[in-house]
Amino acid sequence: MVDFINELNESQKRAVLHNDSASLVIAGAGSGKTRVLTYKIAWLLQNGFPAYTIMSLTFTNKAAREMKDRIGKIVGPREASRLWMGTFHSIFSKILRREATALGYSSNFTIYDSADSRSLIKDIIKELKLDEKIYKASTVQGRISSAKNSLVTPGMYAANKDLVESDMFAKIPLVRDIYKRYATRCKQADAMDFDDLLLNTNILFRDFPNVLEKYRAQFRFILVDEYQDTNFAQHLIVKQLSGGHGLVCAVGDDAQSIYSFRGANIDNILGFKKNFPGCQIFKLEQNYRSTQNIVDAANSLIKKNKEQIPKNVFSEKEKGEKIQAISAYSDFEEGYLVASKITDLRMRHHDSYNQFAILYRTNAQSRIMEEALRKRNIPYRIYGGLSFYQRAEIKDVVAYFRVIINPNDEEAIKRIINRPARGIGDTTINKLKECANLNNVSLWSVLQDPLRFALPVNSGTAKKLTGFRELMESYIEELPKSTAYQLAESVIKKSGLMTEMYADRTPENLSKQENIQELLSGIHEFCENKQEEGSDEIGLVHFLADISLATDQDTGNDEDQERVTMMTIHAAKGLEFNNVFVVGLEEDLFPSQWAKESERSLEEERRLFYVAITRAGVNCVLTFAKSRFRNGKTDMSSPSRFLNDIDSRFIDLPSENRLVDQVKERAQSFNRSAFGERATSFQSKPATQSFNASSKPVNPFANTPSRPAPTAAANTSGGNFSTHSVSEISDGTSIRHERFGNGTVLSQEGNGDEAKIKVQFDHSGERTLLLKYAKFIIEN
DNA sequence: GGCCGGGGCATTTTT
DNA sequence: TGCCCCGGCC
Repeated sequence: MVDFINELNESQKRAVLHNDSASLVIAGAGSGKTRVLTYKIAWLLQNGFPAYTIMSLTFTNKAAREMKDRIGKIVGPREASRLWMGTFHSIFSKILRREATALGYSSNFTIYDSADSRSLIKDIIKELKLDEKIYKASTVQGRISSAKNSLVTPGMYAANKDLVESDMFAKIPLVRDIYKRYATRCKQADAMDFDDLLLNTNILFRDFPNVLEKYRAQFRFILVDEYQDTNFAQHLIVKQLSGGHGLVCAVGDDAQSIYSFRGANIDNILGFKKNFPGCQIFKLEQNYRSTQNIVDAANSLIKKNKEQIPKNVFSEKEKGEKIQAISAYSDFEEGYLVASKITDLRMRHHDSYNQFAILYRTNAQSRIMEEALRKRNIPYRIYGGLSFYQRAEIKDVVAYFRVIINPNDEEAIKRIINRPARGIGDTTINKLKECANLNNVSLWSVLQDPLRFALPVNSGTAKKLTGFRELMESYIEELPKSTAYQLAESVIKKSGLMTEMYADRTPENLSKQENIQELLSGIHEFCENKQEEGSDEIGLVHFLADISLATDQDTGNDEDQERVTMMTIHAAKGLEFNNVFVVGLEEDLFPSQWAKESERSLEEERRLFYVAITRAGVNCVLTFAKSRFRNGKTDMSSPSRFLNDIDSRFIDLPSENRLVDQVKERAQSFNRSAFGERATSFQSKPATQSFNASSKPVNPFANTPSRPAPTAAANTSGGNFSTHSVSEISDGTSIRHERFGNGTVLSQEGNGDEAKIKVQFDHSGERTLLLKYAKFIIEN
């Protein structure tokens, strides 16, 4: 057993070892929170809590995966894989699939993503003949979402005076009707949206005490990370589930609560003690990440907020440099200054580009930074924007998958019924929808028997609809017989999507082909992984369940290339860099113009700034521009009030004099038009592959390093990865696996088709492979 | 039924 | 400015 306990400081140790009542661990920025969580789980595992009795809830899938890996290193990956670790949504979707029938869903229910729900809401607004300018789908979606997050069902919504009044006031009194209809339609489609996963879990636990009892008995210890960003629905789930024993460990930092705009409630952490009797509070206050100056600066900033849990975050690292605030004449110059500063700091400290981050409040700010870095040949990677699964061509294919698994999935049918074009246009689709609504059945039911539901279409259209139905039915028939990969291939080929994509070689089509190839190779990998692990869950159902919630922030592990990171501050939560640039510190941008309505939202902006600063280990640079091009016009802006919130002992603000000098000095050479021209000519050049993060396909699947598509691999890698028999291998044999890299065989078990080997990989941990499928090279 | 162009509109986002 | 959506036209 690893003596990991002694790697902890005193307060970390206390937090890890307290396990006989609820606890709240207030973890200051950079205080080793993940280490505490990891070791606590390892400790529990080694002290009488079997893995399947521990539930550990994280904020993102990526966080769950990383923590599982770390725990696997201590207790072994097999043990770690039995933990119930994941996001609220993924863990409870698993439970809901098991218990679906109790709630009137099937276990293969679809999960609607936010685009699906918005599109459905839009449909409903149209159906109700409401003015779409007044009833904006996104606004209505937001209201419904926050209702669900507060566990308000449609019935409760209509009966709630405050909500109804607030809707009246906002001149959208019929939200309650939309909500009601939305819920009915989701149910009919056998679909849950993201919020439903939490709402329905609560309903399940409320209405089926025996089910609640079952899970209470199973989960004897519950850990929740990032508690400051949980909403009411999540909080109540934790409370319900831990009702029997109260062994909950919540970890978080109220100073880093930045997601209230999507329902997170900071009161969950502020009032935690009240909700969990006997709760012990632990504070992790030593920051191991940043210099004293950065920690002090951040502390002085957050002190301006009223509501918070008192704590004293400190650093014992070197004193460090002051935070530097830089004034720029324009947003263009801001970019230039940041780029110069990066070059400059890199020369002085020999830091890798990976140790640099540019953080901004809004994604729109990334473009100008991008241009500036490109001019200086500084490699970068932009996070955010369209994720792999949001690309149209991927959504199309996935929509086919969804219909195959759940033909009642209305949103998916709407998406693919005429893609590729089969002559089924809006008119027909509207007739279909009307007919389905009239009869209270799904679109698919109407498609199956148009005559019975008296669908008013002519024979030509009827024929086209039948064609579509038969296509889908043929896939449904294939479903039980095929692996996800086989079926996916068949979908892409037989549906005509492929033909359409290869019709001509426009750049758009080429990129689509690339993405589809990437999807296919991801599915292939999914199947191979499962097979090698000896699992037979390789059907499309399993693949779809796997990806429905993996919307992916985890863009592959290609850390191989050094790049500057560019992302929003929200996306930077939990990360750290030696050098951090926070750009656009201007009134109405940061703090955002929307945040000024209430003290509460202004405090959240301040916490956001706190998160930004505390990402920095050594150097923190803040920039602001006097003029900025925004929403199609140039606006003058004044420096952010937040700059004055930092104690002047810890920050170098540009003096007015220097500011004037700067303006004079650079005004001619860096005025907008000069930059504008050069920027244009630059853009017309094709983007260099290595600098263009977004054009490089990344494998969004699985936890394994990405690799070329299977077809390509066969051609380029020489094809010498192959399967091997038991006789070729003994303990200690060195192998090189197609995906996991180099490793050593630890042991063997089983015979024939069941023969497996356990391998310790240098970079991929310990894995069990099924010899029948595993492809590798024997090295000695 | 599909394509093009003009008008309106611009946070943060993971699930 | 750039994207999205709708309406008009082919």
